[in-house]
Amino acid sequence: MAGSNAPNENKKEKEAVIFDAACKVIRSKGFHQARITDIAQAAGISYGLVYHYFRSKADLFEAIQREWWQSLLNMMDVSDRKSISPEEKLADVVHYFLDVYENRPDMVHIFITEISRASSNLTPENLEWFKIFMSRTENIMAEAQSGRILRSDIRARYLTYIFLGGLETFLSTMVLENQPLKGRTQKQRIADAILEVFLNGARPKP
Amino acid sequence: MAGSNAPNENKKEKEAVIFDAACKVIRSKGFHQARITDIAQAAGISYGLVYHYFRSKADLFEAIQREWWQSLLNMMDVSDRKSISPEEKLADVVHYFLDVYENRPDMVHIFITEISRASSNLTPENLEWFKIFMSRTENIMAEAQSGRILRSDIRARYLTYIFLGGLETFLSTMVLENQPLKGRTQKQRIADAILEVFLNGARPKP
Amino acid sequence: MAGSNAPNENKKEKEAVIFDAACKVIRSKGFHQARITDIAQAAGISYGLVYHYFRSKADLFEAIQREWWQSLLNMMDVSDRKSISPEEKLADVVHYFLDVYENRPDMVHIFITEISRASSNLTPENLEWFKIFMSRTENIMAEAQSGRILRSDIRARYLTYIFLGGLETFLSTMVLENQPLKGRTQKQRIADAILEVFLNGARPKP
Amino acid sequence: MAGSNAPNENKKEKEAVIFDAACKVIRSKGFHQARITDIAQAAGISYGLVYHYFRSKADLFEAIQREWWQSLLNMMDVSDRKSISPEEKLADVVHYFLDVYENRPDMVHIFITEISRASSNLTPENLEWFKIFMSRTENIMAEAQSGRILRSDIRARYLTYIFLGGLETFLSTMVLENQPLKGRTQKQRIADAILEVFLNGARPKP
DNA sequence: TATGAATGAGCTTTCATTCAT
DNA sequence: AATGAATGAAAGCTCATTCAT
Repeated sequence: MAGSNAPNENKKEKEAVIFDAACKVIRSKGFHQARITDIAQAAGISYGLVYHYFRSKADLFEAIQREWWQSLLNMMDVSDRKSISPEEKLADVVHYFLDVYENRPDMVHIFITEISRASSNLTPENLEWFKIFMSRTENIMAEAQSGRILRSDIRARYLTYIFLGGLETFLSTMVLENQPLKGRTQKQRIADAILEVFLNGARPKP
Repeated sequence: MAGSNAPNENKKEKEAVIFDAACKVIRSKGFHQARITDIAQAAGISYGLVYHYFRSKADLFEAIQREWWQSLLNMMDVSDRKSISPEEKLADVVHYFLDVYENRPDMVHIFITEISRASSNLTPENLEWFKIFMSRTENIMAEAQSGRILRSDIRARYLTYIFLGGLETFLSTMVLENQPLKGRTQKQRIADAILEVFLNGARPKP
Repeated sequence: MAGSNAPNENKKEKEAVIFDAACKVIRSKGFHQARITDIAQAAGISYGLVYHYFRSKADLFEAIQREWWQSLLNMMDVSDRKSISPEEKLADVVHYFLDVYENRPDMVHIFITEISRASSNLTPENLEWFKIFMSRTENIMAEAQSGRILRSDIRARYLTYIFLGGLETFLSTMVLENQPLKGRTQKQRIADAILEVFLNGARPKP
Repeated sequence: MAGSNAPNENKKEKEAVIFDAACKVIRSKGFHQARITDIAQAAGISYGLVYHYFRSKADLFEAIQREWWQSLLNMMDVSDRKSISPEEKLADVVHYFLDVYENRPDMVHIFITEISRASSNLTPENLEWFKIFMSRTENIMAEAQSGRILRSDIRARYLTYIFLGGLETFLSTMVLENQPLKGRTQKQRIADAILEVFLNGARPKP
């Protein structure tokens, strides 16, 4: 066994260092304002070295986006495979976002400010991920409508907007005000508020 | 008769032309990527002239933000003075956003992508406006809680997030997918969906 | 008689207003930093009007230089025609500069900072005036050497430099420190110091 | 052996190349007219590189001024430490200027046209250097007055003006007419003329 | 005469990217 | 792997000058 210093492993590690530094800088300055110099400085390396690991600044940003979407959709795959109820699937989504916010707040910040909104960053690839995520959430809504858990006189797509909107605005405000998530209890309370209001609000009329 | 060509009026008109051109360009490229050249071209003037009407690019962007916030808060003033119920006040907010989206979609787009989210654009002045808007919406929520229209076991601030979040995500998606608002009916349906789910979802338990 | 408002007189007056305003602005910012807008503002007119009276910014500056040199050389003509002694001619030069400094300090300032030194302003025409002035002063020196008033073992040209240098540095310091000339007595004292040191220092050995 | 190509040395060398190129360009066009492009071209590098070594155009100009004043005041320190007579100290000043003119005529040119006169370039720092230089020269004059070498009925400050004025006008004319200093003899002759006329002219009456 | 809107060349500065070492 | 010197395209802003009114 080559040990933890195998060349390939080193490479991955350094790549991760640059990746994290990039997230940190992009979070505070926005993608277009983040300079390679800033990222290199944050990573503690020379700026020339960034180009050994990433083809270009755009490439680095694409890697961040890809990482975000793959991780999110992977969670939805797992959630699907557990073949749980629609309510639990929605709860999984909410908890996933809150967990990532707790562990990698930069990623959520970038998603909120640079990926989910800024249309100037909308590469065709990114838009594709976006649509997939929306349509998978819409599927959960449709499933819930079939099971009479959610009212059917509002389009599944509209319900999707309302649900993700509440979640996003919560995150957005925490992100903009730099609020840390204080422990399990607060996370649970927020998750409950979002889920309860939505499920309650969209419950079919008896 | 002074006619419609009084010099001052001309000046205001040209300023508006540049303002609108700037909105259009900022909408499609984002603020930092919008070049003065683009704006001038969109306005059909030479770029030097932009500086006749606006001190700098930042000044132009500030003017757009100021216009947005003043118009929004003005609507809330009017809504307040009508001394209507909290539900009607929330309906006013929803309809205001949908109306602006119908008439000046660029403004809503910029609000969604550049003002409400991008923290790198957060001037202290802008943050101030933001807080005022949030706190005025929170007041409506508190008022509704007092009147037993909304449940009181969720903080007024959380209710604010959930409400504005749904609205924003609707707009955001329409904005990102360039969906036009097709007439009064669709606008009403969307408004109803947002309001009903929210009011229903946050109604006090009997 | 048309009175003081004859059109031509008006034109001359306005021209003089612009001229003086230009001197004031050029004095404080230097020629290249002086903007037409500044000059127009100082003159209390619109900037477009400057171009009715002067072909261009360079033209305006040339007018100022011409005015300076013509006035100076005119004084030397008068001094020559009085057929006075070389000492008196040198005294005339010193007093002329001090008088102009008292009445039109801007002109002296511009001469010191923009005309006599800055080689980047040296138009061929300006250089011509300069040489004429130098050579006429040199003539006075030569005349004084012939009359055994000044020593002959130092070239007349060198004496010219030393003489004008002392005068210029006096003016330069007053100009840079914005010292006003306080009355006849101070003017006389300065003139005496310059003249005495020079004449004494350059007196032939007995 | 590290050799002459140690990285730090290279850096200093390149910085010096840019510095000299800047002097050359500023000399011929004046500071405000000197473009970064000109300087880069004169230095044989791309203009982007200028910003690698100097923060800005103003920074580059400040470096030139600092170099000038530090070198000049350093000479005066050395001259003081030799504890020589006031006459010799004045001679040191004159020879210093003539030496620099011989070896680095650009520096003298810039001093004459851009530093010593142009009030639009007068940064507070520059003004401070200026005052120090003036007051140290004045000290020499006062010392000479105490020792009965110079007359005391003219203020030491006035004597300073007259002395530096002669020197400056010499240099100024050589500079403006691009006269090269032709060897030791001419330098000595000029120095003698300046010193002799001044010391003679300002000698106390017997 | 008088105004100031309009133009665009020209300049400084930034920064992604390349490449020699 | 790693550095940072070097390049130059690109963008913001200024301001002399023109011209319609």
